[in-house]
Amino acid sequence: MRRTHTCVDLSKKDVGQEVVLMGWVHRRRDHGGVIFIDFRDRYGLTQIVFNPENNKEVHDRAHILRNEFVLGVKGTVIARPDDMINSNMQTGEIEVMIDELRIFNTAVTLPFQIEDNVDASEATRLSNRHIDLRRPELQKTFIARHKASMAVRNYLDGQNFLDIETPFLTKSTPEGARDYLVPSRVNEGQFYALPQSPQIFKQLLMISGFDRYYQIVRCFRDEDLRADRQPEFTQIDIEMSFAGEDEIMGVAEGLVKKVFKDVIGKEVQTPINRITYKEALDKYGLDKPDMRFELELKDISEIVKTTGFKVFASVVEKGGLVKAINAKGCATFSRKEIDDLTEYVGIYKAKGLAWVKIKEDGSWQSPIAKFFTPEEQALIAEKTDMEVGDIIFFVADNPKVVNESLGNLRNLLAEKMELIDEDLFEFVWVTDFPMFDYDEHEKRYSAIHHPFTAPFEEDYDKLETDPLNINSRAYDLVLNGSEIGGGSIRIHDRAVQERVFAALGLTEDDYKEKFGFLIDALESGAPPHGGIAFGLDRLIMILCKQSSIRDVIAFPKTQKASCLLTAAPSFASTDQLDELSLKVVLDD
RNA sequence: GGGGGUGUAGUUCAGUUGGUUAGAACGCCUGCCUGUCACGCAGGAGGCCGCGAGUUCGAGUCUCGUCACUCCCGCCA
Repeated sequence: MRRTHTCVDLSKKDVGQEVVLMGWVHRRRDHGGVIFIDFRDRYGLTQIVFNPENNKEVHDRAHILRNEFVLGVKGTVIARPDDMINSNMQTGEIEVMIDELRIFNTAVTLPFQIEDNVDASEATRLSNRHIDLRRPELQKTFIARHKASMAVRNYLDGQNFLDIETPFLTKSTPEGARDYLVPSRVNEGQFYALPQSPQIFKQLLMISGFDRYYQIVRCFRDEDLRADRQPEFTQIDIEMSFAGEDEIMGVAEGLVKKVFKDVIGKEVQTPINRITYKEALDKYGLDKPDMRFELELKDISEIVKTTGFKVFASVVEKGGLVKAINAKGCATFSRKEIDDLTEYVGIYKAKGLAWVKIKEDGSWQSPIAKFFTPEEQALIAEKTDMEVGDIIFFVADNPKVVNESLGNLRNLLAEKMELIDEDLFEFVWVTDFPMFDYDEHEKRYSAIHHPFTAPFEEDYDKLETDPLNINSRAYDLVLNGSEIGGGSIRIHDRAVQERVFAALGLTEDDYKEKFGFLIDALESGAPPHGGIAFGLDRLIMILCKQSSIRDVIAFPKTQKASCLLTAAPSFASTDQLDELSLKVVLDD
């Protein structure tokens, strides 16, 4: 018996043909006499029929069929009478009358039904992922993922990029995320690290003269998980020589254009708008602004720095900010709703959430109204575009707290106010990131992007004197409020690289031990180069409108980084540990 | 490391003020049924109430601890 068609192929034009289908029993309807089965494979559903008048022996055997049995069936395609056409099914005009039945395998009762509207908990689904993955809805996601990968390869191949593999067993580096370590048996007591990204290797490939490199590659970071973060994830990794920001961003734009076109048939408008990091924070509070709606933040620090309202005035005096956001027409928010929003901004360390409702007569209803002079009220009203029926929220604190709390509040309000069109895909480039920030815990500067990112040339002098005021040649691509890609122009000059390491507080011995091979390579004839990496999982997640990255990874891990299907990780045997010269010491 | 949520039948859930034998739907099993497509009808099986202590005459319900899953903060160059 050999498969002739899939469960989506057959239609009226095939009536009369003898066909062989192979797949799973999706649902059965046994009438005692005639038996109907919705027969499923990767491609779709076809109704197959066992009729005693057609073939008694096969019909008798078909009584034992149950959900998820695996069958091969041979039969004749017949047209359904007009009143029995199922218009909900792609193959609803026909059915297959079965003459020959092969039962390849039976199936026990499954822990949950194979249906699109899942009602099993995620833990149950992950423990039975092979079954979960039978759901057509999930299969669609992985088909989309495949198409996206193909689009990436086709596009980059067309642009002369070479796919070159880089090692997974590599060197642990300081800076950045916690490494996954792999013990070396041959070198007792020594460890490899799994790559957080192929960053240094792709730079070395540029130095080798490969000019244009890409890879769809797994990366590993041992950090805590989130709805959009897994310990292993996939990057579309790209690097180009002799290219500046515009060329790299151009390639990136061509790439997303191709992916969106091929996978969901959407046209992405290019060039994609660019805003600076500073502008993003000013207007939206976050460095990954959701551009599907307006709802901009307004800085009223200048207006309130001399106000009688000490909470605002003293914050500005200490170098903080007071910013406002106008939720148009939301003066109807209840006390409870405002309390909930206050609690929400508390997550981001905001100590409070001041508010003003504009009453019908245009006056302020607000616990803080009495602190402001009419002139101040007028200036604030103008700045925030206050109108009757609006509610304006204020946060006063240091810039980080103000921006993070109001930026996230902005996203929450947009959702609550239903300002988000779920069919929109709004891209934006964020550029001119600061080079460093100050790590309070470690009492040193740390790189915002990574230590190989080039500063702007005019800022070189500040490396030793004023590192916090250097901007880097880094850029992030943001889609619907999610960072889906990021890259930079790299340092290709040994001296500059050493000055950046020094600014990060690394001693010469430190950076020579950890990055000596890179520094040496930089003086061996390194071309100017730069690149970008996309988070493929996140991109697919947004493309397929999924709320969790786990839904776009075939075998994902739980929040505690365990695999419920295989029960990894697990303890190693004493023999394994001995071979690796390892000893496990557990805390109490 | 911290905060929130969830955990009862195979699955999704209900379960009153602490009170007799813990329910429903779907699924499963048996029988009947020749045009269904969420087939129908009749009957049936199925429970470590996450786990462990405690309070109580009595705990699914209250207290404490613990585990798992999940969302978030920190963390993630």
